[in-house]
Amino acid sequence: MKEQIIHQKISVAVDVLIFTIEDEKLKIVLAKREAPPFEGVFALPGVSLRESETPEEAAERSVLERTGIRNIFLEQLHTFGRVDRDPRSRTISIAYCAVTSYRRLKDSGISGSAGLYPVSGILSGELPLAFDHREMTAHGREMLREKVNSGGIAFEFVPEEFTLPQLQKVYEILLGEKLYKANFRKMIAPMVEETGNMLTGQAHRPSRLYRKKKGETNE
Amino acid sequence: MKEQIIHQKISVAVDVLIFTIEDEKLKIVLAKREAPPFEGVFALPGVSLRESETPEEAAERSVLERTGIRNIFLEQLHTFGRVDRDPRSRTISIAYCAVTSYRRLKDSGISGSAGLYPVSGILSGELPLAFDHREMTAHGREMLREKVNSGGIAFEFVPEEFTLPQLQKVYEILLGEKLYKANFRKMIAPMVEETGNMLTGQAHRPSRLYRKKKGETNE
DNA sequence: TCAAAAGTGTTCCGAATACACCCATGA
DNA sequence: TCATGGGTGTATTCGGAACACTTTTGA
Repeated sequence: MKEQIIHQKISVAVDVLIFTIEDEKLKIVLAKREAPPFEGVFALPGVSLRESETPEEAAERSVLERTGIRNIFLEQLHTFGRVDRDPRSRTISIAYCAVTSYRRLKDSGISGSAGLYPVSGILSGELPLAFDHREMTAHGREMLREKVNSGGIAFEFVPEEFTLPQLQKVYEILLGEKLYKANFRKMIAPMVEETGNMLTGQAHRPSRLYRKKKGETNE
Repeated sequence: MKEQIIHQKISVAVDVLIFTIEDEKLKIVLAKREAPPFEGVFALPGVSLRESETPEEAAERSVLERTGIRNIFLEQLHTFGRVDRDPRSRTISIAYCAVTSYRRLKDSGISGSAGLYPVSGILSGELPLAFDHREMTAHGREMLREKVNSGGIAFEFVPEEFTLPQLQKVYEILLGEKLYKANFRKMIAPMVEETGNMLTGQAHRPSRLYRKKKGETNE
């Protein structure tokens, strides 16, 4: 009852939104395109899906190429398939969200042409992107917001050891609102444990360092 | 810096989980495969993505073919891309969730070979499915559970006009737990409005009929 | 000694939980 | 008239919102 498996002329791409927080702003990794279409326009890191790899592996490869980072937090976002999204040929793109701490991104070193750009500028249209990458960014932004509370995605933005004020900042940036210190701490308490270390060198009382308590899902 | 756009030998399929509730059980539409691979095994309704259509349009087409239903509630679930998921050739599948009331499904008439089967039997392994369709079903089931509370997916399971006890049953089936009548009604009240009609003919007090109040997102 | 930010205890309020009861129908 | 499930008011509990306060450092 089904059509024959005639070979489709559809290409499959994998694009990755690599989120991080720098300078108290949510940013993503972009690279300027060096060839048409959209030559000179910023675009998300992406690769063409190989026959021998899964979409997730392709996403890892894309992250590795651009940032040198392995074992990054990665989650499938959505598959985008507008017919005219790529002017060259019919191409669908499986988009992934990745998250890393700014420290790790800086240590690995972003490869040459790539850089970090604020998400707000992309969504406002101030910084135009190639293809439907702005739409992808909007979806990714939304996914982060949803996952802050359920599932501790916030931990992916901070290093192994972090202070509670740092973590609270992450929540505030992702949610877009100021939180009450005392309440935030009560909420986060069951998910973290002290490392015993302190973060000194600030012009005020030092803060304790924590790590993510593993084993339990939240709540 | 990027590889040429050599043509990939990757096929793109679109599979749909058509959920409904019959006989107080969550069920989905399956059809027995009539050709290898997995000949004689049940599988989700699916189509091959055409060059000229979006994945969503393909999903709509798939639903229409199998059930005759148009304008069904449809949401992209996940893209599955295990390298060996299809023994014939490298194929990725964009999976969609659809939901409809049993009444509508019955009225449209499921086409010949297709039928309704309980999700529980699939997840338990009692009813084996072709390809990775069991994994898809598990994902879809999870998505429903998540969307019951945020975003009123429950309304998609009932007809235009429904009683609150009916709607409560949907919640209970999706969540897998019994709810308190009075509390459920308080929770649901801002989302519904009375139609003025009553459902009679039951061996007890008739229940009022409601419709989904539109305009507002939940909460 | 003072500014600045870390860190904590306590009150307040509203929403979810739980319970108790009344109502309308068919048989 | 009674069993059955529809429908509603009220007490209780729990968690988040909000506030007030103490602590510890560098300058």
